Amino acid sequence: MRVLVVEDETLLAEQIKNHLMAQQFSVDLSHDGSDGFFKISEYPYDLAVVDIGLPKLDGLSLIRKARQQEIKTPVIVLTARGSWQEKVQGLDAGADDYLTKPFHMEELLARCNALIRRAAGQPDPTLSAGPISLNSRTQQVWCHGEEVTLTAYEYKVLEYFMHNPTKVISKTELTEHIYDQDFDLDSNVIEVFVLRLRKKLDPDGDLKPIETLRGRGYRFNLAVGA
Amino acid sequence: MRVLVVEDETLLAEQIKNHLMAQQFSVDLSHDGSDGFFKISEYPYDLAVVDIGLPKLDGLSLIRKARQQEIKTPVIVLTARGSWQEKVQGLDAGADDYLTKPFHMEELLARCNALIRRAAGQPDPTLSAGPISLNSRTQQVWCHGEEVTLTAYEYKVLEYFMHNPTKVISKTELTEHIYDQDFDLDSNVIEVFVLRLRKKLDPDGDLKPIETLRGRGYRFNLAVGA
DNA sequence: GAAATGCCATGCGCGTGCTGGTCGTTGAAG
DNA sequence: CTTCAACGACCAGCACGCGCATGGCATTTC
Repeated sequence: MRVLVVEDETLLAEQIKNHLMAQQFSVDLSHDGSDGFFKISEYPYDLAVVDIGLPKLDGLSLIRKARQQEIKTPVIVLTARGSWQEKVQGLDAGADDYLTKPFHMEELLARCNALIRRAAGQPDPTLSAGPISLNSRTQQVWCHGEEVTLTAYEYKVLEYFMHNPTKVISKTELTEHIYDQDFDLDSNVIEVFVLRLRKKLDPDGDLKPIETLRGRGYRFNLAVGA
Repeated sequence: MRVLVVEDETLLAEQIKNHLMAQQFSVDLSHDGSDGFFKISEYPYDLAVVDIGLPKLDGLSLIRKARQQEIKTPVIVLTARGSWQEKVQGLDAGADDYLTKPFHMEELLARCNALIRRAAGQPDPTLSAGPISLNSRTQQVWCHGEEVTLTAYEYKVLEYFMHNPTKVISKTELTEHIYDQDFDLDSNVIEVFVLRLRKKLDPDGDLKPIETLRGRGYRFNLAVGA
């Protein structure tokens, strides 16, 4: 799956790129509208993420021009918060979905996946790993057949772990994934959530699904299947 | 399933066509009203999507003429944003549903499927979940056998819940499906409607059909059957 | 004009996420 | 092998924000 990201704020662009790549997408970046338009007409991307406020050629015009050329790549536009005109204009221009800034990375990933799924079939939303299973549609989690109630953040952390089994995940990576752009890096929140997760999922302490790697991060060690 | 799309903006028409075809529909396009009328009287389509603003013969007249000739093909009309009267006129003329532009493709697909399902001979389109049952044709709702009168928006919310049982539904998602396009994201309307629904459906508070998931949204937890 | 409906503003209570702290463990240096 | 520093586990209290609840206003409907 190949994704084009057209965003002039390089910091945000890099962040988006990293997260999409973590989900096994190949990502191309473009920092202004005319370059973005060139790229989107050049290659049949599976998806494009386009900011509205862009130098040289604004996002709306980019999309309009692309649609005029019968480029059917699904597009998500990023709009400023509160101005609903932008969303409407975006959809009018031919975008498939929108997201208002600032957004949670998670939200962007969810919408990307939704759009890509729309083109293909629908996968089974339940993951299981050992005695733990997770349904991303209902956001329910079971352990040994019993439902475990997690809070919003606990759930996010677990979902990220189960989507990246056996991978070493730094606390920074988790933080960036879970929070929107402005977050505090020197805090032990992640440790607390991991602690609570371990307690809820493995109260006896004999399963040890989440391993600690000192100075590096965590690793979810159970084999995950559909 | 064969669908006729009557839309003069070729870009939009192509987009609709692509999405419908992705859902295994056969799609015919028509770019003006008189051609559309010719086609709809010629072949027994399972569904027609008709723009109101059309050259040669406008959408309303198209539908009226078709209905006069006892053509019963279900019709969804596409109206311009904000022009309030158009919806009413459309339904008056004999359309079965409407959608204001611009819209999410998903929404159009959902409504197409709903209309086709309805026409496909569900003589009694009622959903039931526990003691709650809902008739989507008459828009009546019963609880414990007694009819409950809901307002328009209360009904929409309940219907969406019952069409997506056990799924976590964020307030944003609800808002997007319930309002046409012009909505305010920072408002507590959804909370108010959910509150009223709960009061009407479950005054004693022992059923708890709608669960709150803090920071995530709501979940309708009753098993829904036909 | 009265009743109903949708929407907004406000206050309140509680759960959740975050903080600061101590204790335990690990690994590297002497 | 011992010592020590650094990192993470764990705890518990706090406070902020979310969602609930209510009353009131505006607009629509009969």
